[in-house]
Amino acid sequence: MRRNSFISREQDYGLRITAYLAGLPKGEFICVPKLAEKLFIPSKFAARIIHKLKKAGITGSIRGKYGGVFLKSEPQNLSLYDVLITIGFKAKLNDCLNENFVCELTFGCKFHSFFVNEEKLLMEKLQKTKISEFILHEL
Amino acid sequence: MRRNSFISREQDYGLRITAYLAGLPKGEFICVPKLAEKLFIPSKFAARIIHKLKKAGITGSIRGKYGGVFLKSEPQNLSLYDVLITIGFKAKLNDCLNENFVCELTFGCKFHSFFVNEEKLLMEKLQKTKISEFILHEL
DNA sequence: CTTAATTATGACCTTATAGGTAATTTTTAA
DNA sequence: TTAAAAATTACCTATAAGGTCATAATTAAG
Repeated sequence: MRRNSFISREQDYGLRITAYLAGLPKGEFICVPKLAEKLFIPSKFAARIIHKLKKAGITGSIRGKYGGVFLKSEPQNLSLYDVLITIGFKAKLNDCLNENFVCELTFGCKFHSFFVNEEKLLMEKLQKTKISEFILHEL
Repeated sequence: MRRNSFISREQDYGLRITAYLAGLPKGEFICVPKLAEKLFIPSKFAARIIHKLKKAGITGSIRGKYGGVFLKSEPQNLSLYDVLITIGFKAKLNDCLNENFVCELTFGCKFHSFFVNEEKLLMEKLQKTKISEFILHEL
């Protein structure tokens, strides 16, 4: 199913995963298939997301049998923005905010600066907001 | 070219069009091909957008030869939100804000309310901001 | 009354990408 | 040696964005 939202399913899953891992007791870890099941994420898809988080140093892993993954960053220092960017977040409020965009409206389009401002507000909020505020605990 | 932004090209064009029409002297109108050229919008695409705006009562038109289109709403009462919605704006910050979305995370996901709040802030801003602030004048 | 220019309207086309799957390799505990 | 896990890469597919095309209806002007 193809959806249309500012953050993608994959990025949302990235948030879920980090929020869940942040709730594990220090030193504990969990294998990806279990994690995926608990968070209702297709297992292989979860593996790919975890891999991106690992490359960014957000999660760590223990390989081999009885291995698993855990959160490496401190939840109170890990922002939503950090996670989203790691999972490829590039969405802009308007296409004219993209770097390669060339606007033909030479005669004073004021929409651009409006969207620049709104986007800035949103990004600052995503940076200020930390995963520690969203820890997922099982029942 | 497929892009990824919160508002689509079509919706951005809708904003351009209303902002331009808002700058025409009272009583004047312009034909779609000319309008499209001035705003760098493919002519047929512009026609379709104009049609949507007309159905919503935002623009009016004069049919037949030497006809054209004009803004019917008062620019200071016409919000960005009004225009965007007319051009099919449905984007959500996160898919979990969509009506038909069923969240499997029964154990207290706090991301939902975070995105609800941010989206509300953004929508309120779009409603408060009027086309009159963005009038496009030619050089 | 014919022509040309315009709006009105709906069907259609193309391409990028989100979202997910599959397969294989490497690692390690038991 | 085996089983279960992470690592990695290639591949598949449905769909929406972005745009085109075709045709009908309308109207001013010669």
